Amino acid sequence: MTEATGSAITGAEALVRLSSTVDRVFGDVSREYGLTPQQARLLCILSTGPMGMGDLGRTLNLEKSSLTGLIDRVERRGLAARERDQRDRRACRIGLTEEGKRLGWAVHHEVCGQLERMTAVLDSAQRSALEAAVHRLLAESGAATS
Amino acid sequence: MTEATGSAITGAEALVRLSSTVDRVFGDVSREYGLTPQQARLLCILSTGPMGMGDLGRTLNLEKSSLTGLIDRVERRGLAARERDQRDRRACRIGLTEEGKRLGWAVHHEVCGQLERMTAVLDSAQRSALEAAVHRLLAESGAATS
DNA sequence: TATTGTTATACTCTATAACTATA
DNA sequence: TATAGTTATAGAGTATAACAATA
Repeated sequence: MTEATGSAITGAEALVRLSSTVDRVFGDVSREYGLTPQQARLLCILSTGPMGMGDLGRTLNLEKSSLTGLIDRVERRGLAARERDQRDRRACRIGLTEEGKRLGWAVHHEVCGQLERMTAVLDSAQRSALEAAVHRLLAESGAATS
Repeated sequence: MTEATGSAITGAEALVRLSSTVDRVFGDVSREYGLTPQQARLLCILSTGPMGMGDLGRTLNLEKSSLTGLIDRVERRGLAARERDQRDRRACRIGLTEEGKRLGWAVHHEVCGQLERMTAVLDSAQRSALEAAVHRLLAESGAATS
């Protein structure tokens, strides 16, 4: 996503670079807490409450078998637990354990803290412009809730 | 990174969501071209010319052994090639083959195209504000060249 | 029959530690 | 000794296809 001329990069390229930066922060923080980025992402999403596999797969953009494996691993580590849905006994809901909640909250807090410190270089007009633009983008692109 | 109340999200959360969206676009486009996201990322970075393993590892934020494996796989697929550095014969430089250049360019072009179309929902003031904020962020955070 | 989730299988991605070759 | 890169190993992440259980 670099470009050769040395002149200004496009808006799209800027978004890609920004995304790399965020991914790096998220990855580093996850590691600090002994989690892989995927596991941390899962915990952050489940922080707001239990979810079914279907929603979770759509949110994480994962095939169902990939999600099965991810849940297996966090469950084995005592961070989440499957619970059978009583109305539809094929389905299940995934909820966090106390330790899972603690870690999910900690990662979220630390990631947001680091990113807020990054955005501190923006003046308040720039920051609101960024937030407004992102809101607009997410609203229009049917962004998933994560 | 969801939030429960339905009210406005913070700037940091906006960045995280934006990053997820970009990652999804990048991943989907990579797949279209038969590449993994990591391979596509590598090809995009090498599009501007050959690089040494050291720089590449720092840019991709990978341990050297992880990079060895990634290069092995793209080399096996005929997309890149190692070339021994004549001045320091321990080192090598990685360059793209014609097919690698073609794919790297194609992914870059398609990703940027999709992102530009997404940002088309913004009016021009919002778009410039977003770009200005992102530029400012990248400038201050010592962003890597990818 | 259709849907939810798991199992089987095969790769890819990643890190740590030990190693080789060159400087 | 120090550095650039590889090899060995182990585990995590992912997808496809086939399957089981429930609807």
